[in-house]
Amino acid sequence: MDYKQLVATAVADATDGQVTASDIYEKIEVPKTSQNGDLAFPTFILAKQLHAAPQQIAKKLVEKIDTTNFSKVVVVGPYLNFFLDQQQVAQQVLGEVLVEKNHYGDNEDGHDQTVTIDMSSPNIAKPMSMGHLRSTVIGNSIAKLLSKNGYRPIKDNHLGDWGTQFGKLITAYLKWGNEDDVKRDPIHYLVQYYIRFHHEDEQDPTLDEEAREWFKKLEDGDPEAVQLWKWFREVSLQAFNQTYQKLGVSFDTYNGESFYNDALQGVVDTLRKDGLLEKSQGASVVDLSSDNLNPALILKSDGASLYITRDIATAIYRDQTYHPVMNLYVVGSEQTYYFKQLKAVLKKMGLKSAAGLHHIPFGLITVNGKKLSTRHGNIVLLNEVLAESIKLAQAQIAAKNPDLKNKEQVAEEVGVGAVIFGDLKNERIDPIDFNLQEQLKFEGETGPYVQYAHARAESVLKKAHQPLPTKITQLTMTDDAWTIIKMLQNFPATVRRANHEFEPSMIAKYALRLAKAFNKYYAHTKILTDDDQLNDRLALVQAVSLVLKEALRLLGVQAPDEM
RNA sequence: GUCGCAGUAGCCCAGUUGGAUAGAGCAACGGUCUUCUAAACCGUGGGUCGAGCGUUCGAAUCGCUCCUGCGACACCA
Repeated sequence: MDYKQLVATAVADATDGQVTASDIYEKIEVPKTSQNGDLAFPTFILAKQLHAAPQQIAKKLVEKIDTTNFSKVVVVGPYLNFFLDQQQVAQQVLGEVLVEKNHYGDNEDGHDQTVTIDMSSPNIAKPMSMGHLRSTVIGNSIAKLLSKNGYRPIKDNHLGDWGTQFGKLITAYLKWGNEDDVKRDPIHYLVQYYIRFHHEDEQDPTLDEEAREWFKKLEDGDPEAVQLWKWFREVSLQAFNQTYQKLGVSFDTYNGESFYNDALQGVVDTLRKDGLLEKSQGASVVDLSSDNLNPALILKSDGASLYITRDIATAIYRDQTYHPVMNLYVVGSEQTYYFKQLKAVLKKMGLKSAAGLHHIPFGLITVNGKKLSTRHGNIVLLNEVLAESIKLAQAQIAAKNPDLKNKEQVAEEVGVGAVIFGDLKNERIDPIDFNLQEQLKFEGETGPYVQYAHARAESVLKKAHQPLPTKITQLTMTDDAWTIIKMLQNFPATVRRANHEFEPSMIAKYALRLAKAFNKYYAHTKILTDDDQLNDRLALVQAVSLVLKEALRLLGVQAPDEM
């Protein structure tokens, strides 16, 4: 039920058709305090048209308004404040949630159309940092939002598994490496070699020469080079998958950069054939002045391909394989300009899905205001942060709920949930200066806070020893309960908006507000009292539990029944 | 230098399409567990919404100028 529409129609009717309902609909707002009603219409916009002062208009309209759908309509200055029929709304909303359960808020906006998501994309032989966390959990949440909105997401982990750095890595491994070490802790040791390489090549320029040769061999299919590369890739992927498993994230494909090696020449040929490629300072570029952008560099002056060449091949592959309506890239905001160029080139090439290419940027992660860099050893390891968080969750459980079953599993769900939620609760674009203590908070506006509210709700439902209700009769309406009802009613709209804006933080904010409203209700209302209202209170609790769990699911966060 | 993003309480952030008295959390202080999990709840203090001008009946929100921070600006990804 669209209550805004109800108000808009009522107001439009009261103007005797002088104003259309759709004009009014857009201006209806939700008052900041519930004392001013559930929905309000400011009459300012009618002042010119009706040649009267807003206050006068409000007074006049309120006399003519049909109030059958509302409990009351009152005038406060220039505002028309509408109070909804609380029982009617409660019955409708709770009924809907309890019947639809975790499908409450689903819609068919996407019409089963496919959306590809370029996300996570760690580099082989390098550890996953907090930067990868961002791309991974934001992409994962967007995929879930897309599904809920009727799309078919394809999560593509565009691994950084090709490039000159593998020449360096092979060189370093052959010089200083040890097979057993790499087997024991692949990422750790491979990174050591890499860092050492960059340390020593400052003194010894022949190292770079050697690295270039090894990469050339790799490109030419030299068996030793290829075998090492494959091995690095495999052990790295195994290590990544352990982390992904912890995060509860999976992918539909892992088509890394190397996957497109064979397609690069075709990209260049096509660009040339279309007359898009031109020489500039020895390099081959696509002129983008018609898009008000700098030229896109496709081939270096030595003829080598660049990142964009690969990305064009990738976009074409996705276009032909999946026919996506949208092609999303969850990549840091520092690449915004680059993606404008990529999109412009693809448009010039006439790629169908180019119009649906969207860069979904997120803010840079820094530590003490400095950029992270594997090379300089300035890095926050994702695995370490997760481990710390889980450890803290274990300690909390030991202190607060020592008899809990599945302690280990719950600790992991809470610890990991805190990290994921902590990343998703703020707007994507906000830069984050990483602070471990800040990250490891379980109180206030955090993931565990929402999980805790859900666990409390589940605990009450369990102790009720009753079949779960599917509707209500006459819920005793307190301010706390009414706030919850309105919030539940809002969930489907929030799901739509979050998807439309590619903004998981809207779901996180919603979950926090609902959890807060529930905790308040829980503190003030005794739920398990055996009276004729018990069923209705349980219905409310059940609805809250369902929606909290669903909101957390959309963020990729678990909701344990006990914690 | 050019372009982009940002600036709201001591800290970290909300603030729908411009609307009524700018809100949470953390930190500080003070209350609430023999009763559904205190990872909670209730209360107190704390603001020239970076600065200025403009548009508007009305601006944290829109426009312009300036200040500050971060990022991107062809042979990295």
